[in-house]
Parts: sequence; structure tokens; C-alpha cells
Amino acid sequence: MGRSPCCEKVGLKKGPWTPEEDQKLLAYVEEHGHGSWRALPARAGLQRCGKSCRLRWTNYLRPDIKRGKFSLQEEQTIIQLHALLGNRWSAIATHLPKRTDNEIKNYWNTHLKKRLLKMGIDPLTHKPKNDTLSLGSGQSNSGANLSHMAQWESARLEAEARLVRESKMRANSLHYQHGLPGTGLSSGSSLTTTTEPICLDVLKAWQGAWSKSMKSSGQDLESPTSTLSFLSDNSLLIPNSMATIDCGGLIVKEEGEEDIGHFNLGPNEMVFESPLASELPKPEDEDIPVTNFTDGFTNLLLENSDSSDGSRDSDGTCSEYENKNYWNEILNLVNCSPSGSPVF
DNA sequence: AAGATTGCCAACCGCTGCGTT
DNA sequence: CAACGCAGCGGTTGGCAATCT
Repeated sequence: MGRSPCCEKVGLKKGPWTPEEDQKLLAYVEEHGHGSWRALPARAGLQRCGKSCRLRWTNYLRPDIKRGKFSLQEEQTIIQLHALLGNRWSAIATHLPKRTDNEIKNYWNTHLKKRLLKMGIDPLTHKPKNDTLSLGSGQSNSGANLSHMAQWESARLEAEARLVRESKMRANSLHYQHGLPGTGLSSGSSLTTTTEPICLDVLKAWQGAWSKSMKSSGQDLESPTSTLSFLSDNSLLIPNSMATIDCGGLIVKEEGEEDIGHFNLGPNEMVFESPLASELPKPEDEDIPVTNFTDGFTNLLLENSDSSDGSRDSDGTCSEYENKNYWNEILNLVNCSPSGSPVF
């Protein structure tokens, strides 16, 4: 397709923005909205291409941007989401209010990636660079596990985006169900398409089902056998007899027992229906220990980062002990076997 | 003190996907 | 259904500041 490189027009300025240009852009957008970015520079009296204006606005001038140091919580979120989504910065940014994708990308590349590398972990795969220690063992699939989780979450995000698009088109005629903020899970256990970030809501649903199962069986949530597994039939097994989430039909059921419930991908929403709905823990129930593999994952990273300058081995490298602990912990939290990837 | 190196981040480039014609 | 225009995305670069030698 005939792409027209917008910035190559003669006379258009490039490079750093001056305060005067910022002021013009800010004033124009505040008064008129951006409308068509292509038409904006001429209307605002700027010698820039529309694309440049859009970037300046979205990455710098927008009033709802938070600048400065990333908090621990933000770091955790970035690492968790990167493990799930990879370099999908815009998707990650939607779950970090007031941060831009560009800022997150820069922060990842300049800080977090290096931190992982220092720990001997491949920032692309979130696997140890020396992956031989897990080969041949019964817990050899952590990378594949995360990859599966990523595929699953990725597919879910795509479905979510599609649903949002469709929902927007029907916005005038639809009655929305509103889920719990940030979770997508309503008290009636429906996963809804809201404009709120509903990151990891499926994971939370898993965690919910998992917690419920653990509770009912009286098992210790910290048990090293408390793991999740992808099964060869495209199901997700929540172990110790717990639940199976069929990734094709998204059926959640007790292994060999009654159904916990199932996800229905309707035209306007993703609904989790469950005969046990009233028993499923709500994410805000603080007394229910929702053990979270991503939290465990990230906390370990962050704990390691705290000592990244002082507690290395004498040769300055990350100790094998730390890496083993780190991965054993992850493998305790997540244990999936490779199988087909989920499809929405 | 000065040149070299490294780190950081704003901005750019080019590709992709979507909506419109 | 193809062509086109546009906005958004992720990768990369350029320039400045800080640090090192």
C-alpha cells in the first residue's frame, strides 16, 4: 500500500520540541481536541508532521501523564505483564495508569531488562540463560509454561479488544454489566467488557477457583504441589484434584467432579457462570489468600534486585543458588506441560 | 582538565491493521 | 475486493548528561 511518509515533507521541523511548540500544541488540543492529527499542525500553526504532534502529545504533553521514578508496584506490574505479554508495550501500558508505552518500553530496556540479565535470566523468555538445570527433570517446562500463559493471555486480550470494539458499536443499545473494578469478575461471576483495565482477570479467575478448591480441600496454598498444568487436551489443570479450565470451551470443572463453571464468550461480554458462584472468592476478599504465581515470580525478581549490587558471588555474577531458588519457586507455583495453545 | 565511554530518554522510522471509498 | 489514508505500535536512533579513564 502506498504509505506516505508524513515526516519527509519539506520544511517540516524535526528534533526536540521547543517550549513554544509545546504551548501551541497544548493550547490547540485543549481547545479543539486533536481531531485529525494530520490536519492538526497546520491548524495549530506548527511546522511539524501530524505524527510528530501525536507522539509529543501522547508521550509528553497529555495532562494525565505521570512522570518520574517508577514505583515498586509499577515495576512488579511491568515484569508480570512482560512475562505474560512480551514486548506489547501498549497492552502493558493500559494496565499502568498515567504511564505511556514509550516510557514503559524505555524503563524496561534501561532498567528491568538489565536487572534480569544480571540475574542470569533471559529477559525475552524469562528463563534462566543456562537452562540446563531443569532439563530432564519433571519440572522442565517453565519456559513453555509462561509461553502458554502468554499465548492464552494474548488470545484473551485479542478477544477482549474485539469485544470492546463490538461493544462500542452497540454502545447506544446495550446494557452493560459492570464487573468488579479491575477484575472483570462481578459478584455474580461474570467477566464483562468494561473500559477499565481488566488485566489478568482470567488469572484471577483461575486463582479464585484455585483458592476455592484449596480451601475446600483444606490444603496449604503454599504447598509445593500447588501447581497449574496445561493438559494435552488443551485444558488447564488446577492440581491436587482441583479444576480444569478447558481452553477451547473455557470450562472450569473439578477434576472428575462437578463443574466449577465455564466461561462463555458472548457477543458483548465474557461471562463466567458457575453453580458455585456464591462460594467463589471475590478478589477483594482480603482474608482469602489468593496465591498468585505472577506475584511470586515478580517478588522474587524484585527481592533479587534489592541485592543486585552487593550480594553477588565473588566473581560478581548472580549465584546459582539464587537462580535455583528463583526457578524452583516459580516451578512450584506454575507447572504446565506443553500442549496446544488456547483459542478463543 | 579533557577526551572517551556509558546511560538515559525523547523522538523518529517503518510496519501493521483498520476503516473508508 | 482492492486501493488508499490514517492512527497506532514496537524497534531504533540521536543527542544530551553523567561517569570513567
